[in-house]
Amino acid sequence: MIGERQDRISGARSGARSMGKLPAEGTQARRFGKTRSAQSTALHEDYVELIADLLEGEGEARPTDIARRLGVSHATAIKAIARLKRAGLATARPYRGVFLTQKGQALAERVRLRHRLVVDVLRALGVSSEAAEADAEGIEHYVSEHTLKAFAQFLKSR
Amino acid sequence: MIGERQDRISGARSGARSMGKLPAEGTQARRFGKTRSAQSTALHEDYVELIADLLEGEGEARPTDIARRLGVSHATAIKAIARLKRAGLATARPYRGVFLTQKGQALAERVRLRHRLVVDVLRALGVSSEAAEADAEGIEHYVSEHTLKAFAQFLKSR
DNA sequence: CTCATATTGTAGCCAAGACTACATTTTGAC
DNA sequence: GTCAAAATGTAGTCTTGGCTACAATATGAG
Repeated sequence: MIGERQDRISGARSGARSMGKLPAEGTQARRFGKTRSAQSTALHEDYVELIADLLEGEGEARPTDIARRLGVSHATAIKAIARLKRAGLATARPYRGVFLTQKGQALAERVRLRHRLVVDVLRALGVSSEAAEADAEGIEHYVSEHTLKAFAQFLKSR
Repeated sequence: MIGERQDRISGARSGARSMGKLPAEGTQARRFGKTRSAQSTALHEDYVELIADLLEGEGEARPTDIARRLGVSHATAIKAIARLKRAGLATARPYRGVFLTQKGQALAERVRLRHRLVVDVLRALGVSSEAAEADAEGIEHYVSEHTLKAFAQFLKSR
């Protein structure tokens, strides 16, 4: 039973993700799809979070340190930083370190709160601090506002 | 205050991810890193999960249906299926649909259980079913075994 | 049995993320 | 003030995951 009916939809669904072209996201793509585009955001969030950490803790955020903390080569970090600049999240002058724009700082703040919330919830559920920290790093990028609110509520009332 | 001292560490950290070259993962790369390599796994899991769903519900899993459900072009789906084959998770004969290998079925089963567990926990925390389903799709790929156990425990004892 | 239509498949292009290798700047010791 | 070492930056290559456009194969009507 392979070839029988079909209900076109084909055409409709075109360009998405990358730049410009939005997903359209009106079809049957039930879940998924959102996750897709979120992927690229996750990296931005990781970098911004780390840069904020470094700026606060060390007073500066240098590509080499960023690379080391993220476990990637410095070249990779530098390219990522370039993307952050393009996204208007950070500024960086050659050999002068990386800084966050207002937008970047705002994102860092949001990410930080979210991270803490996720970790706290995991711990409240009985997950060890180490595992909570580790898992949160991956999970946090996919927690919606709605769920975040529920988390806060849960922590408050127990 | 950017240029002053420094405490090298540079070299050490090299090749990683793709194929072969393992991360080494011994340095300061605290969290992150794991998340990286997991990324590519997530897609495999999504496809396998969906293929299992289709096989069970429709009796067949055709590239076109897979593409539609995932909200991607059929070409993208076909390429992904090729990767699944390479990974030994699925088989597919031209114009004959896609099937899961034993390995693929095992993965599908694990993914399914995990998905359910994550959704149940989210709901238990007060997240609406819709949001729980949606968020779980992204979250589930980053929940470790340890955390999964904690989730099961939490659900049982409450 | 033919042929239009739908489904599959292939090819070519793109951006993101990573890497290695090599080039350029800075810094800090002399 | 020089100069080696460290930090930065640049170039080139790879894989993944997407897309569009075009080619090939099946199917189902008629």
